[in-house]
Amino acid sequence: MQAIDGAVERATLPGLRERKKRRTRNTLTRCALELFARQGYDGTTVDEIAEAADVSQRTFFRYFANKEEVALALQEVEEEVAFAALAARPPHEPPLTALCNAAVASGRTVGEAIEAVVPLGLHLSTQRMIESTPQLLAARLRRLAVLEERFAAEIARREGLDPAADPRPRVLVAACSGVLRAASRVWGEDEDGDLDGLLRLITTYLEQIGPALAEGWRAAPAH
Amino acid sequence: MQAIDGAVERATLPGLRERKKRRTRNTLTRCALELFARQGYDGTTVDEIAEAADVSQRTFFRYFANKEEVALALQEVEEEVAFAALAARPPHEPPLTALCNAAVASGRTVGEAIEAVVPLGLHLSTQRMIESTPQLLAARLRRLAVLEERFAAEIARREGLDPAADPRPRVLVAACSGVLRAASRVWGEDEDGDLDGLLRLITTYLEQIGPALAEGWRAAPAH
DNA sequence: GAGATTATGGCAGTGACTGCCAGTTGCCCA
DNA sequence: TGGGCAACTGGCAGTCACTGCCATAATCTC
Repeated sequence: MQAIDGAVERATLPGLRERKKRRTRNTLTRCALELFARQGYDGTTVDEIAEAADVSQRTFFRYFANKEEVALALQEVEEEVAFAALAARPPHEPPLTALCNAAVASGRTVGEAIEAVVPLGLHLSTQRMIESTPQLLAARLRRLAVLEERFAAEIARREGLDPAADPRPRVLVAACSGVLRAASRVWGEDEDGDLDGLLRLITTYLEQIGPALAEGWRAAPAH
Repeated sequence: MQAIDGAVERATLPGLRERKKRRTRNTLTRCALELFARQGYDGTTVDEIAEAADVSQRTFFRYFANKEEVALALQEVEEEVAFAALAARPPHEPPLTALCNAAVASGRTVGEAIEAVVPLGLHLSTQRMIESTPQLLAARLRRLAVLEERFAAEIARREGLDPAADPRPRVLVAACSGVLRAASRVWGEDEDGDLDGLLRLITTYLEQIGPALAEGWRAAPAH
């Protein structure tokens, strides 16, 4: 019996309990993001989310430590995809090259992981909401800081360095992440949904790191 | 009478009301930081802070929008000092140079501005608390993001650039601020109070930005 | 010194979040 | 296949951050 079921479903390794939990979590996420989009983050109570997902408030807090966390649930997915993309770069690539390629690669694959939970349009409006809600922006920046450390550690590992002694991995990651954030914020302001546009913007921004450190900007304009 | 008082006190331009407000605010800050240091951030309620400062809880929230804000009150002072230091750099200095010099200069002057409110030792322990309390770290990172934008705008102004069109100011500031944060975190972990040590660490870290972007780390070690 | 401003205190109310206990459900093994 | 075990859930009471409202008291202005 189990063998047959396992053949039909993809990776039914986790039991019923596990699947149910994942389903509840996704339902909570979807309900929360829809409510946030419709009536704002502060205008939505946890009770409403729980009711929409047909669970008790107490259960909501067993899935998410706080209200912020459900708003950032998909950002966590993005982070994992991005880190996996870096880990997958061949070891011979220099650090900066590996980071750039990982950024482009994860930008192309992250879509379907998101779509498994909510439509992409809803995710985009959530990102705008995060950027404009102080509490959420703060929580997001902290997550990114943690992610940066993971990236720096991975870079150090690739290059065989001691991450505590050599500041270059952190320095490089800090510079790149700052650039990525600047690019994605500029992109998120006006355009809507043009993924290739974002990737192009990121690439041109990354190319500006070198010139930005040089002296005499006025003599040698950006482009 | 007022003329005599004014001669004794430095800049008594603001009236009694204004001075009283500043004093209440400083008292609240000092009481809060002392309580935080003694019993932790989460272990301290707003009521306790208000009682220690001898005001009502309602009044506390008229001085600080939330509990985080009082914990970060001195960080705000630091931010203003740092920005003023950049604004004071002569216009002929190239951007990166101006940023480095501003960092060093503000590091040397920020001490007394802090001492006017709480002893430096208390401020140091507060910084460690911020770094280790997720909620506070998040709020701090958001403040820094706002500050970065101000820095980028100022750099763009100095160089006569359109900050919306040219990404270099943001890129440069993002890189430097990432480096500063990494340096001050490393410094805050072990040492205690050696300000010159911090300034030296920051300088060496800033010098690593160039090498970090280069290829072939393994061939050309950090130092 | 009277009247306009502004700061303060107290209070009731909302909403996020937690600990606790009881009831239910999926899991595993004899 | 049934029964014991562990994990999941609901409900409730309680704490704490934070807000709106109104009355009172302190400054300021003329």
